[in-house]
Amino acid sequence: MNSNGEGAAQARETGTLGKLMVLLDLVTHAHAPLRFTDILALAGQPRGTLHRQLSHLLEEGLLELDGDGRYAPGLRLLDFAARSWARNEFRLIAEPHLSDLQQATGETVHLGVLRGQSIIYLDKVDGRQPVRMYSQIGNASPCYCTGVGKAALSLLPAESLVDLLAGLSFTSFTASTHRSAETLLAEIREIADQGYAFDREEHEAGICCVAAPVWSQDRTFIGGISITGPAYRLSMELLRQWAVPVQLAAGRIMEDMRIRLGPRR
Amino acid sequence: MNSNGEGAAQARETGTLGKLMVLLDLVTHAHAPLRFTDILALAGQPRGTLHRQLSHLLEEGLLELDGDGRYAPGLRLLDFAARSWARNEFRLIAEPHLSDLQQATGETVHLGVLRGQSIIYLDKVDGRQPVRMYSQIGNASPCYCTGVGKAALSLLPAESLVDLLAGLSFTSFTASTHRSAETLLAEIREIADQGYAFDREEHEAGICCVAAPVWSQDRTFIGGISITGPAYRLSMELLRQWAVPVQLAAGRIMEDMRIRLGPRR
DNA sequence: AATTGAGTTCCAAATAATGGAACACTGGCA
DNA sequence: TGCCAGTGTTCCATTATTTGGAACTCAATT
Repeated sequence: MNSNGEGAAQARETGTLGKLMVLLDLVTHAHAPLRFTDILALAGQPRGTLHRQLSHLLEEGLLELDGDGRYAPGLRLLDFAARSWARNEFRLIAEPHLSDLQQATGETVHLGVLRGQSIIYLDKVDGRQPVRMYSQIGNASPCYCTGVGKAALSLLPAESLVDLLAGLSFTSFTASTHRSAETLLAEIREIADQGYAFDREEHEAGICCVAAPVWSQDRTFIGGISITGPAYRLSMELLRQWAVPVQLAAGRIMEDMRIRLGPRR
Repeated sequence: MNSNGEGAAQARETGTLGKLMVLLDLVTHAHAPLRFTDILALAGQPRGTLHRQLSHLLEEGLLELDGDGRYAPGLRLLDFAARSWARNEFRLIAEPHLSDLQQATGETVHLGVLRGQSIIYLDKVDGRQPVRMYSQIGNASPCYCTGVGKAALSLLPAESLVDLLAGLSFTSFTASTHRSAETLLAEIREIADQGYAFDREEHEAGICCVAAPVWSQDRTFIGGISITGPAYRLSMELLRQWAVPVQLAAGRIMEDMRIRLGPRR
């Protein structure tokens, strides 16, 4: 669902809303605030139309105009997100288990869910240093080069998996990033067997992790948890050792969800 | 020039988008996921219309359907917010100064900006305990009962202030919450003179703070920073002492903005 | 089998969005 | 100064989307 590789068929059936969301995507994905003309070029729409659309987004607080008349993401988005996050049941249930895992290992622990082709990080419990909050939470990362992503993919039924893989476009973030659906699929099969996944510096050089899949009974959530850290500290041997506690924590989260959400949703 | 500024109710001129945002507001403000019928009652719209609107929001990922067919805030909101937050210039500039202030006092430090009648918290640097992230960030609080809020109001030109106060409705969160525009206005005048504001358990019992106003040259941002903590630990005497460091930190933030954003935006 | 409640689909009428063009504002630059 | 190019804003007939009432499905209850 991210702006990643959806080149061709992007015909969303959401009418006016869809067009506005494309604009929101443009502005929030930009590396700096955009001027009207920049957006005009990117969006490829008539000036008058674009102007009114942007006005509406401004008036709703979804976008803001900075001092130089450039368009930046609006703070209302923060407000929405804060509430969306605070009440998220999956996150609330997982939280204590993430903390336990962090205590046991001393490293950073993540919780993420699969949304479209991306992993969205729902929570993070950081090791030592005074957390730079939001640093990861809410971020969307590709599913094919993150531990949580590959763990999540291993939960998908064969058909959905093939469909999803077919739509992927592989960006080579590091030397070890997967470059094709074939190698990825092979690894995902392995992950499905063993019940845990590694990220061997596939998304970011020097960062690796071990992850385990987590899902809700009704499959509303398909995601995972991971222990992440610098490669120099986290040897493959150590990661392999941690596969067990990560899987145990994942199991406890799912058990808690069964209790809290009722057995037969 | 749209001179219809006296909107008694919320007659937003944002067409289709405005109607959809009302729905998003309903769902994100609810304490639990809402069923279709709940929203139907709250929104007061024809069934067919509401159904299509919700479908569009679902398809865009702004809302999600939980296992029981109830509507919950969508995770796409998190994705938008994460980017909006990460690139926010005001926050980036203020960040080191917030940390400094936290180091100097050992208490929690907040950064907030005024948006409409609310303060939206942009950042937080917490004292000791491993931060519960997002806990405050993104939250919208009333301007009339928070230190940052009152500090921000003290920056407004008289006319805007009167307009804003006229539109406020006062909720008594604690015994010391302002109950009328008159007493509030008196305090704001005082704050404007002295350059700092207190919150004496006005929003939450047992929590108080001292805050100083911060603004950007072009007045795009009007906000403040605060030192917050439990009343038993933060005596009025201590808060008064901290008024100076808070004002100094605020000054440094504004100086950095001048440097970074250029002198005459 | 009949009833109720919840959610979904349909389509003519009402409404809002579209897009081309004209209009303003600004800051060079000859 | 006057001209020009680049930017952003406004207008309005045309076009497409949204609206809303009603009919329909589905499942659980009586």
